[in-house]
Amino acid sequence: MGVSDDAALTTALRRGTIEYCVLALLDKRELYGVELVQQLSTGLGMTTSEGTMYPLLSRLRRNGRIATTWREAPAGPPRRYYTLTPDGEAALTHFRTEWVVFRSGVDRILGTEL
Amino acid sequence: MGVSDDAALTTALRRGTIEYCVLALLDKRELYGVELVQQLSTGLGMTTSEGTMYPLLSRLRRNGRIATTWREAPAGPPRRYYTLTPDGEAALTHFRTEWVVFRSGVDRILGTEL
DNA sequence: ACAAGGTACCTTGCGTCGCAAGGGATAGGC
DNA sequence: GCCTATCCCTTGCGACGCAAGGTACCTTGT
Repeated sequence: MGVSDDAALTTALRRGTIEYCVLALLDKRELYGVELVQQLSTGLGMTTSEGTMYPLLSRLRRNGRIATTWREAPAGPPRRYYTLTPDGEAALTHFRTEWVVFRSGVDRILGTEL
Repeated sequence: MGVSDDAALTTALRRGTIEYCVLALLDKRELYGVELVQQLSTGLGMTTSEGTMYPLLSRLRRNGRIATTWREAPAGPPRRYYTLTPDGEAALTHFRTEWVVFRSGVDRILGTEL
């Protein structure tokens, strides 16, 4: 990997945040896997792949933060839709405050506040 | 590890940012290893340990982003001081813009903007 | 009816990096 | 000569994002 590699740089940044971005998206409405990948990509800067998303969704399900239901699709194979559990909502709320603290700290150190 | 673990949560967040926080601190004045750990801890939310710092400093040195000089200490063993190289300054500048973009994206998804 | 293509789900193996734990070397106080 | 403090560094582990590859389902074209 080169010394200056934008992809790797943002990949490192995504660590620990993708998880909660997924929860935040599911807080608005239920979504299925491919849809989550698309929304994060076009949503800005959180471009990711299915190889990231599905293991992540499995973890969230295992931790009881999301629940799933299979639904027929208008066309194509069935889809597994995800929704937030109460635990998931609590985790999201908790993370929002953690994020703001962290962001402020980094901004102060980097001098990127404002 | 529990489902809600603040330490692990912020550990994940630190990934990819500690590196540039170190560069930002060295942009102000030269520092040695233990000093960097202390400043990051009291600087806010970026608490870390020597087990993180020294491998990190080795990487930065290997990548040509920082340079080092040994200095005698007023008391105790000698200290290895670090300074930014031109490459390090460029990397820091580049990261600041990456960070602002990333931060804005997360803020928009989480609804923590403002 | 069958092939081809598209959609959606999931798994395997790898690399990176923060961390806890442990180790060693130097200097000063007693 | 010890004991403590300071400072540097290494080893082993675990977590996770990702590329690559694989399977199953549905539709469409011929």
